[in-house]
Amino acid sequence: MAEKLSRDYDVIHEDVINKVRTLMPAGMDFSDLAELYKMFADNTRLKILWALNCNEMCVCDLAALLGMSKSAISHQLKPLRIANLVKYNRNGKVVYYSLADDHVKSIFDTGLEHINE
Amino acid sequence: MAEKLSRDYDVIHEDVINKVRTLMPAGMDFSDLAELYKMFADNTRLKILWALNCNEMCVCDLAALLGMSKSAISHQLKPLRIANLVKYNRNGKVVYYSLADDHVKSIFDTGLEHINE
DNA sequence: TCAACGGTTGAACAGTTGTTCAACTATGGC
DNA sequence: GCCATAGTTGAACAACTGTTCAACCGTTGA
Repeated sequence: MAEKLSRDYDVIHEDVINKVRTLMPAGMDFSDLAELYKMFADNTRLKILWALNCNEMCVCDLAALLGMSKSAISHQLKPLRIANLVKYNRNGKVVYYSLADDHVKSIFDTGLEHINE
Repeated sequence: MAEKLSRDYDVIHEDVINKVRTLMPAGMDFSDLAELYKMFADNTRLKILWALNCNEMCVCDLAALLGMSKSAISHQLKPLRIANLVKYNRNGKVVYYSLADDHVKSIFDTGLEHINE
């Protein structure tokens, strides 16, 4: 029997809750996954990722392509680096960015599938 | 030749920019895709989606499972409904939520693949 | 008809996010 | 060394987001 706490609800289907609880990954924390999807949750970052999927590019090129400042692009590249979605490679004064692996493409495609019903 | 505007950068690799531009989808707008990924970019919504992937659930059950108020859950279910990720079904006083299709599972899995390197 | 309960809603609030601006570092050419 | 250029960074700001709270709607059962 569910104990009454100071909540604004009662448990209706305790069996369902118990079943789902056993199916939840340990700790039931999706923060890392949420962080990953945050990277795809912004129009600018999506454009950057799409562009890098087409070709390795430097910050200037990305800025020109997207019509934004180098600063804005650089600020967005930082979390993408931290999330291990892009890698970079300095050559003289120019820093070339590219996708870290092909997960980006898969995530893109899976999302587009939903959009296009 | 690229015209000089009042920008803080010069185009370095015009050929690359042109190539990428031709590979960009028409209008180069990823807003819809960004909106979709926003739904996965929050820990609470991820838990809700995961739970619904395990079993159809009502708002009370979700609130109990996640230790949150019905209001908070309901507020998160709304955008999920709009994004066509969940559907609902009223039975008397109880509203049962379930996943709208199996794209959610695919998107989940693709994300987890990246997390687990 | 009325109370009880499941669920939704809107306003309010704090916390977060994306862009801008100015200052900064780093590399290369003179 | 000095300057120009590629890129990064931190502070500031407005815009947005998630939760809470209180009020509300819808259905059921007495």
